[in-house]
Amino acid sequence: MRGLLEGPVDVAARALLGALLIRTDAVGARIGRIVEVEAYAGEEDAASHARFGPTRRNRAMYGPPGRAYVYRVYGMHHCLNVVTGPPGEPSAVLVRAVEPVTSIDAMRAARIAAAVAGHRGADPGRAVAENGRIGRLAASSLASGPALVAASFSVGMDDNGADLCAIASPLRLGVEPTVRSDGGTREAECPIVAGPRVGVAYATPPWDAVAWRFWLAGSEALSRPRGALRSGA
DNA sequence: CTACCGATCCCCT
DNA sequence: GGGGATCGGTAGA
Repeated sequence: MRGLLEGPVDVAARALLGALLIRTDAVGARIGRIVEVEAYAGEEDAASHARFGPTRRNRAMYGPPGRAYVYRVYGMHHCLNVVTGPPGEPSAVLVRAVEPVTSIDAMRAARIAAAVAGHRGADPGRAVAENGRIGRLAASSLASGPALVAASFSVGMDDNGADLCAIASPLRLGVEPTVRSDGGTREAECPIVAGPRVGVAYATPPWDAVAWRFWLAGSEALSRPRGALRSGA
């Protein structure tokens, strides 16, 4: 897996589709399948957090490939990236959506915990409300967005810089068998589709429109379109 | 179905 | 002091 992450970031992003995201902690072991990602290149990418050079926040992006780059967004959510490229080159892949595979209940519990923690003040009714709302969600919707992936897998700033390719890591990547029991391949049933990245209107051309968002066609766990464009899915 | 809005806070140019 | 690699609720067509 780490070898696949050393090359160009768009190639690494495609390689991460279908890979497993694995969390092992007290809440419960969880496994999901990555179905949607976005590639962010180096300092030349006007949409990347590295566009102004190294800062405190983006430090992990400059590290070796296979590490996690976690950041907080909008004051309340977290997003998980997989660092790619050689050390010193700040490219990364944002994990935008994951299809739950095992331990759906643990993912729900993590979602509820994140939702409650994200709100100010102790409100007893909040936990009850979130429990009911999230309990009703379809499994395919639990991690269908970058902040939802982080919440479902209990990803926080503690995971920033963690090695996602170490077998002993509590948060890591895995590879799913590509050959099914009937002899077919998963690639054959899930072609990759490319489209523009989401939420990067602040970037200057051509970086605001480059088709570096990749997803597995037909997946039910893809992120929901907000306001604008959606194609091919 | 689409569109807008508020929440919330750390980071930075 | 401005704004964001988001989400969920609400209003209206």
